Amino acid sequence: MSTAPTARDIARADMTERIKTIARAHLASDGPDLSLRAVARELGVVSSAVYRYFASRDELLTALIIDGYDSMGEAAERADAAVPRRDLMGRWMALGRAARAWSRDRPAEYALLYGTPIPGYAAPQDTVPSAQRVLLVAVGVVRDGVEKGVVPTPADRLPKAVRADFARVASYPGFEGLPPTVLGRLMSVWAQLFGTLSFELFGRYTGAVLDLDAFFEHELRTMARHIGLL
Amino acid sequence: MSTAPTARDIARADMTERIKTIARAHLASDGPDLSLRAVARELGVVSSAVYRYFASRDELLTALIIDGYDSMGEAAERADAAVPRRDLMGRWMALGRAARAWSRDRPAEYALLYGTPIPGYAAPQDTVPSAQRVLLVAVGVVRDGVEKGVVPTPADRLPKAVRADFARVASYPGFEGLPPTVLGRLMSVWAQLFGTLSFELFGRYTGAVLDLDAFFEHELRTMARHIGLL
DNA sequence: TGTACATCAGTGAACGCGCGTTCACTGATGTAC
DNA sequence: TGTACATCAGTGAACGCGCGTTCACTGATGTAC
Repeated sequence: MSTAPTARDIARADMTERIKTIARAHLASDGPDLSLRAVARELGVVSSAVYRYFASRDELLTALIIDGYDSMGEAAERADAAVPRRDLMGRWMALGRAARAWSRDRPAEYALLYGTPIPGYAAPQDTVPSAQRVLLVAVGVVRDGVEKGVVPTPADRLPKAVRADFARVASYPGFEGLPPTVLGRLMSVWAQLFGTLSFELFGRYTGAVLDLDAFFEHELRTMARHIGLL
Repeated sequence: MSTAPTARDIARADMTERIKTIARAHLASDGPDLSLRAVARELGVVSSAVYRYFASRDELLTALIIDGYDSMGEAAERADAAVPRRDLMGRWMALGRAARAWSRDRPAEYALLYGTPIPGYAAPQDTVPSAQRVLLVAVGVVRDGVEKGVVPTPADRLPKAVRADFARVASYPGFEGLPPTVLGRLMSVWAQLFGTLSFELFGRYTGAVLDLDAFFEHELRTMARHIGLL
């Protein structure tokens, strides 16, 4: 079964990539209402040809979404891996900066992942693992901190229902061993991180924050302090 | 000039409202790509008739956006006003809850205001005052706290550029007198608030947080603690 | 190694829709004398 | 109070576009014997 790829296989993989690349460019210029016909036009191919590669517009969107999550996740993973394991604060800052850099480089893809959901489109289950990758990098940093005794387990008073939710999440693969209060703080900070990114990318800081780089660094430190990394 | 409104004036105001109401319903069911023709159809009127009331689709969108900001702002103002002035924590919680309730009642409008910007549409300057209303409610609470000596001015170390930005914002009308470090904390918390709302409304907590009400209350308290209201 | 058949990529036409905006028009409402 | 004229709401047709998806087809590539 695993024979060498034929010329057709190679051409197919190549074409699939080209479709996605052009589609990404169209997301950037025309917004989230991706047009298959426009993609085909730019590919120099008749619109029905695209159906050899994606069964529908939604399937193409799903591929773009999964790619997007994986790409951001990988960027964060690489940033984290480049810092010595024990430098937890350095790892947190690196992953935050990576997430921001990735998003600023591809605002349209960021919007696809973290902005308004596309009406009538429901992301299938297979996007979930990719979507979790960035978060799992942060979980890794925090968990290392807890294990090494650097990150304290705060005595936050959690309402029963909230504690139960946190405890359940802390039993999911990749989250094991995170104390509920620590996980809770990470979740707060996570909303803050993407809230800040959305505010920046969607233009909510225009006129208020001029030095966005410095501001984001400051926000990242604030978040680190809240999780106990600083 | 300010004579009694004629029958025509009344009909015009009524029709304008009806257009906006139907448009809001369409935002909810079909997403942010509002169709003038669909609105006209539902109004039982030929599509060109809408142009008597709005010069273009963008102008209608702008009206919806301004209305949305005003509506959310007013909800927050009223919630705040219903709590005794000196109960700062109560006021904060009330405004947070009001923002969430408003958003959950009209997720499509929330997305219009805080989600992915519409491609090709640039919000004109006259949306700004309305957009600021919710935030100004929070600023009011925090400033009262500072004036009464209840909210401490933290000694956060701010990078020069960041401090300069905060100081400038603190000179804008409505923000006067907020110490830069306090404003900075409010801005952090603000991103967290809308990050949380977006996560909830855009479905990012599904499978993780079951009791969203309890979770949000907990988040609001976390934020209050960070601003020094608790 | 050569041939016959199956697989697959891409074509081109069509189906059945949708859209925003303009324009000349009719008929009703409002205003000035 | 009554009439003449101006304003405005809504019509209907048209312009010039766009879209996703299906289907029968040609011609090239791959596979089994």
